[in-house]
Amino acid sequence: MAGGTLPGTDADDDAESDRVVFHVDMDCFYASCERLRRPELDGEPLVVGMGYEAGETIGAVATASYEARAFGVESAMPISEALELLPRRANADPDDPDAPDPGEAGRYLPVDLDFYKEVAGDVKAVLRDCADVLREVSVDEAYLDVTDRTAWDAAAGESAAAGPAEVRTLAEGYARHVKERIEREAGVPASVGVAPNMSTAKVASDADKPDGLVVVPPGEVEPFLAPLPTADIHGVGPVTERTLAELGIETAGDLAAADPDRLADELGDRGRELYRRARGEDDREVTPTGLPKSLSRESSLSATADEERKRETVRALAADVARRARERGCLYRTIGIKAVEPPYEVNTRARSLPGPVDDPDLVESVALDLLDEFDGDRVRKLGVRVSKLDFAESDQATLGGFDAGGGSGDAGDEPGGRDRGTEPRSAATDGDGGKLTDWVDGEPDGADADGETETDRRTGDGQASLGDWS
DNA sequence: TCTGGGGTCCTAGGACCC
DNA sequence: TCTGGGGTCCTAGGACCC
Repeated sequence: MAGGTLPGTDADDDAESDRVVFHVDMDCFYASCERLRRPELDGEPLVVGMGYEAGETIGAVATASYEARAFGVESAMPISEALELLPRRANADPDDPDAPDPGEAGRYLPVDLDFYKEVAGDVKAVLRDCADVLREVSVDEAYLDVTDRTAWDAAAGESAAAGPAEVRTLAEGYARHVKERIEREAGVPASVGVAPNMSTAKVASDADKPDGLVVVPPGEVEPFLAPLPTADIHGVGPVTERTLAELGIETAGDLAAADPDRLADELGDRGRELYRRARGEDDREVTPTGLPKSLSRESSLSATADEERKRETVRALAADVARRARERGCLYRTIGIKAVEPPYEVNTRARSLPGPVDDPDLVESVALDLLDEFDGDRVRKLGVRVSKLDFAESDQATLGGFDAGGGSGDAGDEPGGRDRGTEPRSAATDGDGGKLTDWVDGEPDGADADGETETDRRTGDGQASLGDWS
């Protein structure tokens, strides 16, 4: 049909459109997890944030419950701002008639990713059981191909007299079943979108959050998408939204009616892709989650030009990235850093090695070497990344003859400490073996009923087994 | 909106090879 | 030796996603 410009390959079939794809999107997942273990938080405004340390203003909202959103708290908002918006029990003066009703007081909790992964494991078990193919996109989101488990046919007892839009399909019934199983077996709510392809299912799951179930049968894809703002299309961010607006394109319907060549002129291949998505054309298969392409870690600092502070941070980040790579049994061939200078200039540098390695010392020395370029510059954030990953064989071909500058032979190895020191790499001149204080400090549990400065552990150490959650 | 952390994919220019 | 073009790899940056 419509023999588009794409070499129809062999997928001209209408069978394509008979696929049934679910997009499952957990509702404010981190907050839901916290409520699972603290039922008393039910119904309260709740903010889960990361990177926040008492006294620091660095940090952002990871998830806000819907009650907190009602106060204007949004995801990615700086913690400090969110805390101001949120009435807090601790701050409420009981004698002040204007004080927030204690019943409406908000809570702030730090991210506890390990716990969320446990809950996600329960969700995943249900999904795996319900799908032919499962693709996990993140800890709280997945696509399911369920074509072989259900169909677009009307459910028994449905009469066509109700009009096509009203007829309940088998697919809808199955989606309801999946949704209820998640709630029952994992204890957290999800929204589900049902459509003949991935991009439409994604939009559908977003269309009626929280606790939503939106079904878009094959014939109704375009009319469903048409009235939505372009930003609702997966892949349209702030920049593209603005570009489109300048072209007079405000809705998915506008986008679907635009000239694809014009879009390609403005946006390159992405323009054509977005055009297709706006028309509900998406023949990507749901493929299982693959192995990661890179591993990284970064952390913010209050802008500093202090060399030792910067190097210390990079050393800690490098050690952590290398440890994670080893845990997952992967080699890497490229080592890179990121240095963000105020106000927000992102710089990346990377260096590729002759072959894949697993060599924490090398990660550190290359990272520090790359950092040298920013000598004297103030930075507000630093990151370390390994890429060109190779999971084939954890057998290492540590190449000799690769220099890189600083040795730093000892490094205050911390967890696991299995430093395979085999390499002759020169022991070094590094002077003080630094300790990695960066993410392990955190005071002994300031918690209390108020839950505010609960510096439990953050993404800490022992998380093996996050294996599959990419 | 003065931006946290962990990712993905795409593009463009340069080096290098044939 | 200044002139063609194609292919691949590498690096850096940008946009986007959750």
